[in-house]
This record gives sequence, C-alpha cells and structure tokens, in this order.
Amino acid sequence: MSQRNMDVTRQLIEQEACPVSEVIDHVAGKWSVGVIVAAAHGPVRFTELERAVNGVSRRMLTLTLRKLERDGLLVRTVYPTVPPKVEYELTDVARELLDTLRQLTDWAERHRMTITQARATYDLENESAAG
Amino acid sequence: MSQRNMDVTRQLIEQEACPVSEVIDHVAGKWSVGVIVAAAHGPVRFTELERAVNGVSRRMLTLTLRKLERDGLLVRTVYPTVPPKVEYELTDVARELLDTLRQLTDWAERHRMTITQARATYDLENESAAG
DNA sequence: CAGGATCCCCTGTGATACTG
DNA sequence: CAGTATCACAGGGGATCCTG
Repeated sequence: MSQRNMDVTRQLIEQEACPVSEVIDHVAGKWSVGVIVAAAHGPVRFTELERAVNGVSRRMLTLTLRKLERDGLLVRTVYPTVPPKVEYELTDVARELLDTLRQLTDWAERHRMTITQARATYDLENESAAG
Repeated sequence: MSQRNMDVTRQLIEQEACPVSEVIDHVAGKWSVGVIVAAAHGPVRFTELERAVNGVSRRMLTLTLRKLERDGLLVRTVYPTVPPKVEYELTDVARELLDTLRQLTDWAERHRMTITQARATYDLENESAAG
C-alpha cells in the first residue's frame, strides 16, 4: 500500500472532522439545494442549471457542482462533441434527499415573507437604539 | 408613517434580494440545523446548546442564535438573575421545520461514511494527476 | 452563566476576462 | 457550450481576553 493510500485511510479514520454538520452544510448549502432539486427530473446540462437556480453565478454553480460530484451526490458526464456537452445526474444517495429538500424549499417559500418581516422588525428594534 | 418605516417597507418590497436560497441558507446552515433540533424539546440554555451542537464555538453559537432570533425562528428570554440565565425556544414557524430537519440529519448520518469515501476517491483520482 | 470585543486567517462570492 | 483564471472584498470562523 502506497504512502498516499495510507494517508487517505488515516484521513478516513480521523475524519470525525466530517461530522454531520459538515455534510449538511454541503447538501443543504445555499446553492446545493437548488442544484439538487433542479437536477431531480433527470440529466441536466450546465446552462439549464444556470437558468434554473435563481441567482447563482457561473463560478458558484461550477464550484457547487464540483463539491456535489466530489461527495458522490451527482455524476458528471462529458460528451466529447463540438460544442461540448456536459450532463449532471443525481446519484441514488442524492435522490433519497429529494423529498426532504423539497419540504425545505416549500417551507422557505411559505414563510419567506414572515421571515423578511421578522428581520425588519428585529433590525428596527436593535437599530433604533443607535438611530 | 415615519421615514424609517417607509424605508423598511421599501426594503420589504425590494427584498427579492431575500430569495428562497437565502432563507434556506439560514435555517439549514452549518450550525442552524443543530441548534434548531437541539432546541426542539423545549426552552434550552446557552450552555446546553453549546454541548448539544457538536463542534460549535462560543462565537458561532452566539451568531447563529442571533441570526435565528432575527429571522423569528426562536425567542430569546433573559432572566435577570445572578448568575444570568437565558433561554431559547423555538417559534411555531421553526417547529414546522423540525420533521424536515430531522430527515436531513438522519440522511446525513446514514450516508456520512459513503460521502467521506466518495470524497477520498475523488481526491485520489484528481490529485494523482499532480502527485 | 452568557455572552461581547478584538485579532487574524481562510473561504465564499461576484465581476471580469479568457479558452477548448 | 461549459467551463478556467484572476482579482478584490465581505463574511465565516477560531483563539483569546474581558464583563455584567
């Protein structure tokens, strides 16, 4: 076994440094949720995702996709055509999450206004001390 | 209506700058999930949370609590005793999220190892090109 | 007990420009 | 089309020390 492999093995063991909060941070991160939900209906191309995930920049979409690929949540397939074509598809592990993430977005949409207002109220109370 | 109130109203309208992804980022953030789940069973004190949420620092716990309070997800009650006592309790809006968040943590725990391994594999493949 | 204040590094993020 | 490279800057996050 190579030194590199030993390092990786040790990482796996030591990786209580990958607690649940880390995992959640990845799958439920700002952009990840949108990407996963958008990729739910089947293989999706980069540009489709770019349009589907509201407000994401090219850069962040790329980074998010890489992260999700790394975590084994989606598979990236490159078609060596001209122009290039790349498709992203959820893995089974990711699919298990779909219901949960949809609940999350549903909740967020239901209470968006309430939260925005709560925030404004809070700011008003805590800023009025200084203003 | 005061100028300040008008400003706030305008903020509310303009606040498409508070899309769903922002809300999700708050409630499903790295520490938020742990805090919300830990506060599920009733009013919780600061130190209890500190112990319950694995790996969180004093600073981040404070910031997370403030953020959640600001969003109207939990209520902070200060008892003017010596030593001081502060309790945090979920609001109804937050309680609606509990099931979803629990599904999230369950999923994360179920697949923690799979993800860690996928990561190691990915790193090995993409690093071996350079190493 | 429950933070607040400060220092400081690192990552997240947008903007912009370039490429196979 | 699907990215990569670079810059620049705010915010995340740990460490440490201080307080009502």
